[in-house]
Amino acid sequence: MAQYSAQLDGVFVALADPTRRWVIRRLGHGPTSVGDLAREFPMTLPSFMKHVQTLESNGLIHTTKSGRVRTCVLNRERLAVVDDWLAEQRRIWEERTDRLERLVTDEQENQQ
Amino acid sequence: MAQYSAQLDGVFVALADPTRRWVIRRLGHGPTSVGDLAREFPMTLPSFMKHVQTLESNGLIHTTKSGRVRTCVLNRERLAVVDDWLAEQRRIWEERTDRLERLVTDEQENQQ
DNA sequence: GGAACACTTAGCCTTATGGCACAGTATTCG
DNA sequence: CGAATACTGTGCCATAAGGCTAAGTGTTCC
Repeated sequence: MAQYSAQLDGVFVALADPTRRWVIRRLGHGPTSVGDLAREFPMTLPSFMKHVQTLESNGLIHTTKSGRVRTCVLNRERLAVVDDWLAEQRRIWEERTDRLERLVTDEQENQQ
Repeated sequence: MAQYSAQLDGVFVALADPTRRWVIRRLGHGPTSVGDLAREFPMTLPSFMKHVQTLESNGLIHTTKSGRVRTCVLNRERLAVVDDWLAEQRRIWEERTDRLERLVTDEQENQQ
């Protein structure tokens, strides 16, 4: 659970920044070099690189360097942890809803 | 888009903290008072209140005060923005996959 | 009324975050 | 070889985040 939570934490922290979400969106269209990505954002390259590093260290993207160009690729699978978390939430809600429904049913039976 | 992004930003920022995610999970089981929630976390009440406020200001929970007790309720609908964002990502990926498939198909046709 | 309770407000502190400029390294091109 | 390119590394800065203590405020209970 602690480990799971740590993974989740990194992914959510990575997604908390609009620049980084935009990079993920952008990479959804296909692999792109750091330079090409950076040109779309109003910030310097070193600043942008920090975001790239955050995304990579949290497993949301993968990068490779060929010559002097570093190319970023989206790691789609990683976003599954968000899906899983949402699914778990829903499971909890539904359990509760079921309990409440049973409660109502039991009360009705008691009234008969 | 800017407005949408701002909403999204708040929700992801709120979810980036493990304490806050835990509160959401906890509230999935039903409404709970601030005090009852706080007792489950290794931090002081004022510190914990900040998290409650963050969650409320970003629309993830709703609170009401009755007497001296403030009760927190989960706002399930709010998490839909995360769902929507994930769905949009998938849409982008699928568009790309479709394009790649067409490309392969066209090449095969050209070879004939 | 007074004590206990459940927050709430205020102010402080430390660390993390996100930005910058500037200098350096490694490739590529003419 | 030398210039341009594409990062990369370093160090600095301002603000925000997340924690604390201490001192309120308003309710409830005896």
